[in-house]
Amino acid sequence: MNTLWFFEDVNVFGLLCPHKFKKYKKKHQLNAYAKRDYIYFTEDAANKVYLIEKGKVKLGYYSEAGEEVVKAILTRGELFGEKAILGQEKRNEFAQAIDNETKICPVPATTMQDLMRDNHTFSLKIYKFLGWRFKKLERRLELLLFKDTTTRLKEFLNELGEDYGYCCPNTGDTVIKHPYTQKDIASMIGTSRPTLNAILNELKTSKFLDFNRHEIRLKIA
Amino acid sequence: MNTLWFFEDVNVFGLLCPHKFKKYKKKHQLNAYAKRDYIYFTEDAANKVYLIEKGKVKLGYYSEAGEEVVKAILTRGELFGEKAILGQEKRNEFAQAIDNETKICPVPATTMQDLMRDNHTFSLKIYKFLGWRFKKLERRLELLLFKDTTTRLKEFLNELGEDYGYCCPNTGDTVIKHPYTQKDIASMIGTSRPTLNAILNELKTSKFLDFNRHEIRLKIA
DNA sequence: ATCAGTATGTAAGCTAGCTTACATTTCATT
DNA sequence: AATGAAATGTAAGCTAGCTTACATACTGAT
Repeated sequence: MNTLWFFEDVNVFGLLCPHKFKKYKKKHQLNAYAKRDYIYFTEDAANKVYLIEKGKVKLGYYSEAGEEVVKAILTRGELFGEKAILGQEKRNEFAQAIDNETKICPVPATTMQDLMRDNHTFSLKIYKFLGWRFKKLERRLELLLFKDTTTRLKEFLNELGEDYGYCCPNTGDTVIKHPYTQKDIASMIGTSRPTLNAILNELKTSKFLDFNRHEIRLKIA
Repeated sequence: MNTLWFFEDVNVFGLLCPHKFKKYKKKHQLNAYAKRDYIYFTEDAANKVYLIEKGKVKLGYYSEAGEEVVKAILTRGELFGEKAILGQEKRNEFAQAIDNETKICPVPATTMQDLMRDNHTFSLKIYKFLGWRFKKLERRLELLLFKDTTTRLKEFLNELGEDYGYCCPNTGDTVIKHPYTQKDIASMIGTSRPTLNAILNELKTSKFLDFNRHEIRLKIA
């Protein structure tokens, strides 16, 4: 099952389809970005949410030490910048296109709030979506508090498998074609790049998985 | 400044004052709890939010290893269980009274949602409140990722000072009378109890702070 | 006042994972 | 095809903070 497009039978993208919301239709637009373009940057005013129509978007920030910290990489159908709905004033992260021809649909936070007021069902679904993001964050904190790096990596890969994975018809392995570098993954699970690499190679040796630059293959147990 | 009662000029408690909301008035009630009573427990249905009218409430959960993990201890005027608004179905934490005569005002999540729909200003304030909780969680994650235990403790104490602290008129120190044990604090900043104790005593020796069971005194620089 | 339970103080020994440094491989661009 | 930049592979050495264990000090309840 692919959770990118659906969140508990909620297709957020479809929900915002301009055909369903006349009020919103007028303002509907699509912005195109090239690789490395920023959609927004830390400290920018946070007054829009964004839907990814095409391409991939990296969300992250820079630590005090100046290193890039990746929070997530999102793709088609996913929504980001949602904290603008919750009254965030300034972004505390950047959003950067990492594919050429990334197309993004911006929706003003006030529009979202209007839509939510006018449509009870819609508001409940957005609430659920926000709750889901909250839960993910809590889960991440918990993993960081109690689990060692290997466990966190496995957990991350399982989640990744749910989003990007498909079952290889020949072997039954879960094949994950993903947009992350090892540096990205290390940053997301809270470890150093060399440690991540070592663990990946240990897991390869122990036949838990196989990997190359572009895909990770979780072997069947 | 005391941020317990006010959140960016929002007195959440006052906002929900039954005099302002006729619809809500009918359902208004107060439940009393004794020390150690649970207001809710992990896996309970999440359909209410709660306002603390009197006393203190500990929020936490049990790790797989069975140890209690404290998320926060809240007092008068503070709201908890807010994830029910966001469509959470089951609690992933417990809420326990830690004072005798703790009084809690429960508000059904659906009532909150109704109030939010009917009153734009109110909804924006609740959004802001949720955004603030979100930000706190992100901040905690960031500290855990990048800062050592001493730094996390200092950060925690500064926040605590904003909530519970007052300035000692004689010395200018910030005096914090707080409800936490060292075990609680250790759990909140993600360290072990012995480590926390050692650091506290180091900070005492280095004249950064002074403490006893009931209060912590942050010395002026 | 006593006692049991809880909180705090302290130390020894161990290790996961960090940092640093460098080699090798792959990729994108000209 | 060349080349510079980025990603990946690997190893050595170090240390913050964990675990475990035990002593001491409070505190609330009877």
